[in-house]
Amino acid sequence: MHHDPAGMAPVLYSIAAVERDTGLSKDTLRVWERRYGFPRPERDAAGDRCYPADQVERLRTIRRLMDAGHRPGRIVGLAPQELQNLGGAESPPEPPAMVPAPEGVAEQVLEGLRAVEQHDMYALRHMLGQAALRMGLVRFVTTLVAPLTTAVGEAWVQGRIQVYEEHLYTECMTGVLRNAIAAVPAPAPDAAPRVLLTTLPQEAHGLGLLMAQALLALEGCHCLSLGPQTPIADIVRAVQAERTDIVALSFSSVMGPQAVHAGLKTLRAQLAPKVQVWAGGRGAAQGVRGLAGVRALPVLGELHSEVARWRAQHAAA
Amino acid sequence: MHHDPAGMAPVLYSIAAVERDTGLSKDTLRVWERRYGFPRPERDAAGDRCYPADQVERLRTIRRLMDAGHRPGRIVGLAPQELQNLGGAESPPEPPAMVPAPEGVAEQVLEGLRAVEQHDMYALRHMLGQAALRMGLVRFVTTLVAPLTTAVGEAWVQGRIQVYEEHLYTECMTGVLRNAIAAVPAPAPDAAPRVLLTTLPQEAHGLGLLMAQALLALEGCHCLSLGPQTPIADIVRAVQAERTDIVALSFSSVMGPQAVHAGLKTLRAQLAPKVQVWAGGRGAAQGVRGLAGVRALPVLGELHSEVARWRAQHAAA
DNA sequence: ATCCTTTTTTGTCTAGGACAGTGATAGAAT
DNA sequence: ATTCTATCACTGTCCTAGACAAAAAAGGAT
Repeated sequence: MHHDPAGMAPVLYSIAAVERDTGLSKDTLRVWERRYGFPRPERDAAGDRCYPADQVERLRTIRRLMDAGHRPGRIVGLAPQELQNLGGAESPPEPPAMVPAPEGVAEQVLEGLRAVEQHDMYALRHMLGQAALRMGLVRFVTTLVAPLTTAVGEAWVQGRIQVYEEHLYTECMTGVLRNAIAAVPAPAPDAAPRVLLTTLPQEAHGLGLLMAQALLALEGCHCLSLGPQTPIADIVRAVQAERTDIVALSFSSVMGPQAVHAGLKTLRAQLAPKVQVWAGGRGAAQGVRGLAGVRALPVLGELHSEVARWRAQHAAA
Repeated sequence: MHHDPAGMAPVLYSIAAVERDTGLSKDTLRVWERRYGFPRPERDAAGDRCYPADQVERLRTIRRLMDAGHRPGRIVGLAPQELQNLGGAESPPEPPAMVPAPEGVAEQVLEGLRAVEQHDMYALRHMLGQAALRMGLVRFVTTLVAPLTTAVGEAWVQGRIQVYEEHLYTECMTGVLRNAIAAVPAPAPDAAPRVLLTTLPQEAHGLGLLMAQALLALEGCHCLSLGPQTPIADIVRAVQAERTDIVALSFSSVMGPQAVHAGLKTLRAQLAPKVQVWAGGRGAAQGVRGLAGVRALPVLGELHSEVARWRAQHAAA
């Protein structure tokens, strides 16, 4: 497979390419080089940094470990092998407050995870389709899809699955969820509340959005999804134009807490007070701390009661 | 709407926030300020740039006009009103080589565009559903979806529709296409060719991918979509693991020709020669010029003959 | 253990300078 | 007039090296 006949020029990456592929900013890359002595890129004729593929690979590993809670100062200088050892070993810092899985759902999560690890998307799709029918959409989403997505994310952090396998999973699940959503009967034209779903520009992950949309649609809400990555100013415009009652945002753990906080604060400041802002996903709880007027919904199951609460509050009208 | 009682602190954006919301890099923002005197942000206590909302808005307008072909030096210094005038006026530089629309399809494109402009997604969805049934999937995709998507993109460039309206359109069309794809019967397990679909990390637009997938699925190909934005190294891994015959990539016009060229070159170099690389979308034709081993498919309709050609070549085995 | 204070760690920001690739423009040749 | 080509302006990205604030860790007191 490694068709790299000796003498072939090794693939080199510009600093911009490395930024894209690792998610580490150019500034960070330069400052690490200065402080920790890694990465140590070559230079081209113009004096620009050129990163060999293996250093990029190592950077991605480091990035993974950081997402798992490690700190840069301790791991950036480490040799590849030491990084390897660190990988599976320690640091599941938070056994997520998982929804109590009713029956043998935990096994199905494992089964799904196994299918992903063997990139057997047919099996996965089949299993999901069956489960959705048997469990009903609400329980399917809350007790199977959400934990499975979390599990896949963790498996990636631990290096047990490849990026492309996660992409395959996302793609497969997206199809299943969209199918399910399409099957939910359309709400009455004047249904309330009117909910706008999207993510901030830095958050590309869209599965959380679809899960929320499925549940909200089942609650009879008027769902309006913008898909992922809408600039804040445009969220505001959409809310005004569509007379939305609630803005629901999804945050995975890749978006840092401070970025979440800053984004939510800016958004909150530009919306009319009567418009509610709901933040869901792993990254949400940390980010909303100390933010008035934003409700954190770390668990999907709370959507039900939250919608009920909204309706109770607005029943007068 | 403008609930900004006098005396309330105006919303200010950090340079990172402006980068997010405008797509202009920090470097570019600083260099414009130095060279053209705009933007002219305030400074906070630490000396960091603080952009008022109106300057951010003006930057986004400038960004739009640049995508329409204007050059920064000529428009960055202009007053907001002058920018306004420039908007609708000139510069449709390229009437795209559109697929000859058979009957009254052009009217349907206009109808769809009108629905988007009025953000009437129910009407759009309804119209699309009808059209898909009546025209058949192949003609639906090639003569309606593709031109409509192009038209929506152009309307955005001209400032005739908001970003959030484009998001709504994308979301709606994604649903329709995914539905259609789900309805295509699954191919035989050993169907050939095996096609992997994705976009490079810089290309977030995923509609082109879905269009291609719909057509390829109809051709009986074995489709494997990774969704958008897969790092090159992971594309390579996926191809090897799945024994893929063809990699199909989609490029919108937002990705510059040089970026397309560089990305394709890197990818091509890492794949076995027998694996074909197909590049589709508006941005593709320019990018593949002078690149051996990459086939440009600027028009979706060519997919059919291209698959036939592949099968003819590989009929021996 | 819990809470408060100090110290490290870490990412982002700043300032100008340099440069290469693209596009415009002017002059020459057809 | 048109086409070709050489020159020049334009423009985005990268460079260095220093400063600083927010977050995390460590130390100390209750």
